[in-house]
Amino acid sequence: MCPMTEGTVRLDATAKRIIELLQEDGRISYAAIAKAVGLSEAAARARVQKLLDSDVMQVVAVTDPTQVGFTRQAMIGVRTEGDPMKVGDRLALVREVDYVVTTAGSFDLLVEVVCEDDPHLLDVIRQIRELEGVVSSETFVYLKLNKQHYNWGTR
Amino acid sequence: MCPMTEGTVRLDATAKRIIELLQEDGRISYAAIAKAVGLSEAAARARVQKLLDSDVMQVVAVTDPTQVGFTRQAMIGVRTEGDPMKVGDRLALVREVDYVVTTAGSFDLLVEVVCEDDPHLLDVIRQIRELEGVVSSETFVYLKLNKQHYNWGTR
DNA sequence: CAAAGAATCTGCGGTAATCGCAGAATTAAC
DNA sequence: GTTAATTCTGCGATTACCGCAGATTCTTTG
Repeated sequence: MCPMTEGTVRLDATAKRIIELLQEDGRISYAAIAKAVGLSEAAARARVQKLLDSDVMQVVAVTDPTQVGFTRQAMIGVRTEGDPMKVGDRLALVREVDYVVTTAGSFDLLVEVVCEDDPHLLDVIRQIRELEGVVSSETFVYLKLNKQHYNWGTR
Repeated sequence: MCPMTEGTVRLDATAKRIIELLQEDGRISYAAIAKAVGLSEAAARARVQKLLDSDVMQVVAVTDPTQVGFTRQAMIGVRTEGDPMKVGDRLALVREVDYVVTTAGSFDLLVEVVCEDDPHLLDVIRQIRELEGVVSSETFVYLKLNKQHYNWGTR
């Protein structure tokens, strides 16, 4: 439900290099990883598995939702009363919500939603505003996705 | 530089199912995909390759940046004058920027940045505000990542 | 410091997946 | 209806994956 939030794991240089390789190509073979980092194939495989098991990293397909039938995306800024984390965790349970962060600033939470069309988005917004602890919200409908990348390890 | 923005490709049910499988596990074997969608291994492999080549989908490792040495993340709302797309495309060139969307609402652009620390973030904000066409900006520093997922194909 | 314990690594054999290609089948274009 | 283009199947040859046994390194503890 909510991956990668618990205690920070210690990552050595090899682990970071492995992550970088998989950020460039999530389907690279274990053998290629092993050669690149100077380990045996079995060791490389074990390290990848450990990174996955500990939720430090996940390897997934990422798409532009508009190309897969979800034509309405939006970011919703939410102001809360009480504990923002609590509201955030509840928002995380909403199916259409794919991204929730607690922030400092004029919003307490930023929530990204993926919807099929405008009525669907409207319904999700209603759903969010009815949540206990939500004071107000502001919606930013996506017009164009200009950039999306995941390889900040490799710069 | 800027993937998945051009003309929408036609996706049939099989392509969608393949995407769903890879959203759950980016390292699933071609053989397993083939069995799941009822194609030969070679055909499944060709279709995955096509989806990757056409930038409909990318398979990548995704991490919580805070665990990999980038402790300061933020969303920056940007107001522009002139063509927001133009500014958005220029923002996409900034190294620390991993996500840019053009939006409707009180911001014209939403920009996510990944930084190593506060001074680094400060520098990136300065950099953004100096860009031609940027009128003002508002920064939302991330305190906690509550949810992050990529499998809206599978609901 | 020494010894026990835990974690991590290497090497390897059996199995399974990947790759590339030739030809068949299907779909699209005219 | 014919041509062209795309997509699929089948199948060797190659390569990668998996699990494990034993060696090595790192950590803990008396």
